[in-house]
Amino acid sequence: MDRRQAKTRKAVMEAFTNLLEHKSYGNITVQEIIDAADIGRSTFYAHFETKDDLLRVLCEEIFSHVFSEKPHKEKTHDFSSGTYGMAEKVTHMLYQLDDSRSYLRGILAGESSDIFMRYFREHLTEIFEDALQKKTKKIPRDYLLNHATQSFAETVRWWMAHGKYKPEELCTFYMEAVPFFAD
Amino acid sequence: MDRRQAKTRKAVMEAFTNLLEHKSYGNITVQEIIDAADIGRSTFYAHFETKDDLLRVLCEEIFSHVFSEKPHKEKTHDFSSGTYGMAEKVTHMLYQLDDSRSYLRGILAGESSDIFMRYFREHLTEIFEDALQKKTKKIPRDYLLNHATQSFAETVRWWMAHGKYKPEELCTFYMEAVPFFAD
DNA sequence: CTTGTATCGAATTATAAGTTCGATAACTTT
DNA sequence: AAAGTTATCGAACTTATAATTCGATACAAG
Repeated sequence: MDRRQAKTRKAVMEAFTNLLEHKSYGNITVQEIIDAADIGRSTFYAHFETKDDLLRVLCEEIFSHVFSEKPHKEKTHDFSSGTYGMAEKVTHMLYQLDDSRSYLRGILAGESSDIFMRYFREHLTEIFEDALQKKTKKIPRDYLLNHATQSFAETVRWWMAHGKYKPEELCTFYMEAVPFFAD
Repeated sequence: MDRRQAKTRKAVMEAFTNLLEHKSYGNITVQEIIDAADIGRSTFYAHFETKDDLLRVLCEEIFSHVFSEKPHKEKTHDFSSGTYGMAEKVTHMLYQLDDSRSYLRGILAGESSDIFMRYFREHLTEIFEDALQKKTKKIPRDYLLNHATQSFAETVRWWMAHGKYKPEELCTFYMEAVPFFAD
């Protein structure tokens, strides 16, 4: 890839995530991103179709870490054993999300958290489909899957807005609140 | 109240809810509301500070029904006994929400459902605070309250978007999924 | 060196929100 | 019924921001 393109792209992403640390997505204008990245207006639009497109790209970047299989260096867990239960998977995702904490707060604050949450849940649905109990007594599987993914996404939002807990703690909260996973 | 004001207000609310049956809140312009209500532009702004203010007013109207104490005429339950458990309260709310189904779909579809959901959860929090179990083993009460309200709001959103279930059925799903209420 | 591609940025277009104000019509009070 | 008050109308205006255009310039790669 052209060095210039890479440079521009990096500048935009850095400017964007920096801005997200101080204000919410909806209150950031394209002009601010352009100024912070120190690039020309048309250059921005040569890289990203719209402002929402930029957010989508950032989300995908975050997700590529969050849903990556390669183990993150957790302090208290050893995941090199090979078989992951749901608790381990959840903890892994939470560790990855913690790394993006500084700008996730800005994405999840206020109105436009919906954009992130929608993408997030799309990805989560794939993962959670297999993990849910096969037999659900009185509840449609459809409803339960929606409930489990939505609750996890909301757990993350709550975590980002509130005092700091460790990923392992959050995992416990979530697994207690949504006890519908197969062993 | 001045007949003219009442007329205008009614026209706006009807135009707005009608539009919400066909498209989502974010895609409705003030101009469309004005045209549909057949009123002057400045008249709209004499009644509502902003477009979001109009949505807020509509939400408050819906909530005043949903959270009303007066029993709705449910088909299968007799609520005249006096003591309501959580299941009864939940079913009652679901019946009231069902009445607003036609335009709730438009409010809850797409991006800006957040505005409704935020108001909704504020009201729900008050109600759910008392109903939750006093002792929660491993989970902060704060997290659990957030989980319970969010899950209820999300249950309603899911309901509005999916095939029709009866309020009693939805209540069962919710109580199964979030079993943290005191008896 | 030459050719293609990226960048710059000022000017422009598009869209929608919200404001202003004078004229007119509908209510209210005396 | 006349006088006074308030609501409505609506066109024109302001403001805000997103997104497009395009010619000039700078950089990269064969």
